[in-house]
Amino acid sequence: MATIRDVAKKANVHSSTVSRVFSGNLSISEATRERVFAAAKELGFWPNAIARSLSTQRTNTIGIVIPHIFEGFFNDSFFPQLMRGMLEASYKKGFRLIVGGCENYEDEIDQIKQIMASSQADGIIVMSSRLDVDTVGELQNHNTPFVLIGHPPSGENQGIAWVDADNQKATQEAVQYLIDLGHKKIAFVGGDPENLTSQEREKSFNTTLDLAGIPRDPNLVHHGFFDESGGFNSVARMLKLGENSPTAFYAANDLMAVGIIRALKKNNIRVPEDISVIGTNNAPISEYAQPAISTVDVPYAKMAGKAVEMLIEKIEQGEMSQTNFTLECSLVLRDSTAEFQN
Amino acid sequence: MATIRDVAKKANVHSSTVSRVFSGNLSISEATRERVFAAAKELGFWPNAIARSLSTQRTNTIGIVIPHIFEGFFNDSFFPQLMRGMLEASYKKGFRLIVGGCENYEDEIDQIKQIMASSQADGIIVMSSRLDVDTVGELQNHNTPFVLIGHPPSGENQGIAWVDADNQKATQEAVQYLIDLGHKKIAFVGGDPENLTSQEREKSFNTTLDLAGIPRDPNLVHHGFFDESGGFNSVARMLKLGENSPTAFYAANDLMAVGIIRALKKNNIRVPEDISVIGTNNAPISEYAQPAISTVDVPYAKMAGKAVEMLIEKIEQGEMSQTNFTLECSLVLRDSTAEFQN
DNA sequence: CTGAAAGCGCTTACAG
DNA sequence: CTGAAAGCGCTTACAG
Repeated sequence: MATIRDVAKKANVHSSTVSRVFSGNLSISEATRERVFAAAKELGFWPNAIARSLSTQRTNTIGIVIPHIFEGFFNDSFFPQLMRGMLEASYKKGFRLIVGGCENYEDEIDQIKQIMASSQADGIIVMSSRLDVDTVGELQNHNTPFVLIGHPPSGENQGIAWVDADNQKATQEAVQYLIDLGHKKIAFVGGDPENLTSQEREKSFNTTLDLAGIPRDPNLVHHGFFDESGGFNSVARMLKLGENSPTAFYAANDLMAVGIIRALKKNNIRVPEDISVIGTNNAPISEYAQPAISTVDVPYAKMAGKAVEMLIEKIEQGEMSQTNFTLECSLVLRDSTAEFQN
Repeated sequence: MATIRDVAKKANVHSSTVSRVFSGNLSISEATRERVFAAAKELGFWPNAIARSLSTQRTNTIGIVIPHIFEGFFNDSFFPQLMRGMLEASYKKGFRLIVGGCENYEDEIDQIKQIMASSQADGIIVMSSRLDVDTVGELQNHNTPFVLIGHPPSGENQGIAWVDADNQKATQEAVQYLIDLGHKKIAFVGGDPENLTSQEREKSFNTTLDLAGIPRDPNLVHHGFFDESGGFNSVARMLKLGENSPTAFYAANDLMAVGIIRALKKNNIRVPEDISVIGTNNAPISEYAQPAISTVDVPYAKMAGKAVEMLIEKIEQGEMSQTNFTLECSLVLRDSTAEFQN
């Protein structure tokens, strides 16, 4: 590849002049500029981004590490929409994404640190949903700014930047909706209990029951894998409860809701006539499932876009005008929920 | 951030020694190595990847530019699974992905060239499905190796590397399946007619009809947007055909199939009793739709993984042992197809 | 408006 | 096994 010096020689200027032309520096005479561009074109020259980065200490790149590589993670709307939001926002600002994989939670943190330490990105979006206070502290020891997507770890908020959905409110609305339909025995089907978002939702679930004066029943709480099997398995367990079995299910994602519905159908239980089911995420399948699933729309793309914008603000201005955002979810009512019939 | 020189000073060695330790160079005494690591740890040192890249002319990074940023593109299984395959394969080989967006086809090509010219990636995966021979030629003028995912442009194959699904065969099987069910009036609902994959499928569709001695009917060919509306609109048109209207639909993706089914239901036409529908991609919704949609499973993740492996082989060995691969699809039979009833 | 030079933080061929 | 030096391809403060 041609370098700045090759162009300089051909255009009869010093290499610093070529550099100035390509970095958009104004103090260049039109004549010189044209000569340089002509020479560059002839040689097929384009500035080497790596060399520029080394010199300017800026990569115009934002890092992320993908927490899971299994198929379902890319089929749920959660991750792809997050990705879309990040991509769109960074593209608009002239940034690119550098994305890495990982094998497990430990590795995820290692990879994040590595991207930070190796100066490959000007900032990082951290998607991990099970960060603890210590780990966040470690990340803060690096100079690389980062924004967390999801629930920040409890403990003192050490000035960590984050954007999250209002899971507390969303869960409350969903559960309250079931309560308003007359349901009292409501099952909570959550995912990984170490997942901070899951925890927040469960807490909100409990509080909503409390406020309605409905006693909590530990038998109606199930933690499973974030997919159809997770939902399916919860039903087997709950149906054994006899008269204490639930009349409504609240599921942590739509795939789990699909699993629940499937398991119920298998037991000749009708949805929503006999049992109501409400999901989370508003994934495409929730719309096409039979019955179409009532669910909570979580604005993942918007969250991710916001996180990127915050990060870029920090990178370019040195500071974020606001360090955290909570975005609203909305209840999407479809056909999987109905009034309780006794 | 600490540099190699800070570590050198603290460990009482020359910076080149520190460099050797961190690049895994063997000719370092155990004692020195330990001293260097200790000093590095104390200073929180990690090699600057940018500087290393400038020096070695290797970034251990693979570039891609995402052709579309609209929501549906991230909800279909096509793109997310492609992404998953690339991510998994590159992670395994110690590479990361650098991903950029674009606004339209022209911009897409520009962005690809820019990544190539600026040496930000050691190689690029090109996903564009409407590349022409000239554009490929331009890309080949750069030193950066690339692998095309999808159908290579027709014309002389100028040594371009690609991996594609066997769309010809997949379409043939799907259409032949409908023919075997007794259907003779089969509609082709394709996407963007400039999309090379679409073209290949349409060609195969026609050939299959020809071989079965079924006359082609141009009225039964529709090109629409790659989403529900695309499918939906095709039905409105085809139903006007009266006795020449189709008894079966072949759709270019599952979202279109869903749109077709929805439009048919709206017209009180039963699927599959009255009309059969077959989709493409085996997206999650195809499984959950009502009726569950018969479709063609295309191994996107595998294709993408293969492309990345080829690229890395080229980057590391200087050559690919094989420059193109065609992967098999498979017909997934579900409930949207049935025997033709007259 | 432009040139000459130092520097960004590494790697590596050359010596010893 | 280790050091000294040149080089990767840019940018930018300093002069003029």
